[in-house]
Amino acid sequence: MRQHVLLIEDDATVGRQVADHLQRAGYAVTWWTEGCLIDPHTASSVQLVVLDLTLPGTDGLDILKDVRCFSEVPVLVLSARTDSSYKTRALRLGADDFVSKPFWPDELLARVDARLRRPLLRRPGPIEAGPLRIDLEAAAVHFNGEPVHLTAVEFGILAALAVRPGQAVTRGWLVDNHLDPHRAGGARTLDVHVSRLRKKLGDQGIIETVFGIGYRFRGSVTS
Amino acid sequence: MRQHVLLIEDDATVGRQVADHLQRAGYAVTWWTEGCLIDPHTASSVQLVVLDLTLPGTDGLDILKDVRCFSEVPVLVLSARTDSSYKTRALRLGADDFVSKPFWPDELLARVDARLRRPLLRRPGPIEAGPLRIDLEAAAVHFNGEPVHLTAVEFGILAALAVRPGQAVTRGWLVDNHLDPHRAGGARTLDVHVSRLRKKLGDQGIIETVFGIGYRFRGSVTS
DNA sequence: TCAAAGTCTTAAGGAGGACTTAAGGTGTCC
DNA sequence: GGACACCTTAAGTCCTCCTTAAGACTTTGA
Repeated sequence: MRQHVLLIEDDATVGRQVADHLQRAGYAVTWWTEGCLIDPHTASSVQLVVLDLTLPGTDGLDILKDVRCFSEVPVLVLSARTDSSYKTRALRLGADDFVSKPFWPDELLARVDARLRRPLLRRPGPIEAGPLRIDLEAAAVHFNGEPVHLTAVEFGILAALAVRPGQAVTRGWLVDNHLDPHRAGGARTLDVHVSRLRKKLGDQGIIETVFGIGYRFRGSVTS
Repeated sequence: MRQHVLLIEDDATVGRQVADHLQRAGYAVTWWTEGCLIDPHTASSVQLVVLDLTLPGTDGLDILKDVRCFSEVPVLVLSARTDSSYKTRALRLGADDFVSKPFWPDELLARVDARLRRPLLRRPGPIEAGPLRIDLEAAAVHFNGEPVHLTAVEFGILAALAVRPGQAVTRGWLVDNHLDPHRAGGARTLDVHVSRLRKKLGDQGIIETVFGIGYRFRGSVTS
């Protein structure tokens, strides 16, 4: 039976991205674009809730408080607010995890995976592949011990590839998930980002081209 | 009792390919070349629907939305559109799976199989046969642990043979399903691809010639 | 064994996908 | 408002790989 995640997120872009990511990872996803209280039936039919706290109208904390009256379903909280008072309130009210926006979709996925105890897509901790070390949480990359400065998009693309070592990731998916969705010429833009990424990483064939498909991260990943 | 799949696909080439694949795998296939709403009787008489979203005239999403009013039949959605907004909409409207075009016919088959035969959780894993490992999802092949670089067509042909170990696959079918349909001299082209494939795989008789018929994958497939 | 049909191999051509560089534009920080 | 960083676009070049062609080789059936 496929595990079911309820996503409550009003922002279309973020919601789309998260839903897509979870879906691809094999979860069934129900996406509510408005904040409203979770009924007991829904709560018992999903295995996890991803809840954005900064919803218009309903306060996310109210939803959280309410659902805790009758359900123990794990709730992973998203918030643009980074102040720890808000965070601790959420955790005290029964949230199981807290992710600040902006976040890497893969980081969220890793946390969902961890919470549901599935075989992890990646192990916790930095990813290491040869001279490369990628720390998803810190959004930092080191190459031969030296810190490498990557832009947000570059890091996102690299991370997306690195958490799926040996697997081809399509150009279309990368464009959808890591480039501006409101622009048109995404395919060429992706070329440029990959090109720069390779140059910064010494161009040792770490990112392979899969002709006609996309790219693949090469190198054995040792947690 | 043979399981019945309803295929809604306007593109003749793709439709033929998919229908053929499913039929060979033992499914009864009904193929609609036009998008129109699915009546309750039809919905209840098939075990799965493969629905192309990019139909002329009727919007595939409307068909999906409509059928969900009265039926829980699994719907596997095909689309040439790779933008995830469309995809997410489809999934929210009740699609059970989503495959982007272009796709490997065998991948589609694997997903249909997964949904109808195997009680989930087990995603189609890599095919292993002796020193050879073929990962359909990752579009990757390893030989004696070493990654082997195959082109898209080569990979498609190998996969088509490998998922039918010991079974002769006709040249005509391979040409129809894995070569450019707009070209003429397909038979000779197939020769070339098979030749290259053998060379890359060490030419250990993995791909046998069945004279006058086609080719056969040799080796016991585990997993 | 011989002829005919089928298959294998190598090399070359061309179409389309991918890479690189440079420049434009947008947003952010001070 | 100005400087800066960064994403995107454009354009030209490079390169991969599907296809075709041609000839050698293998199998089949008489």
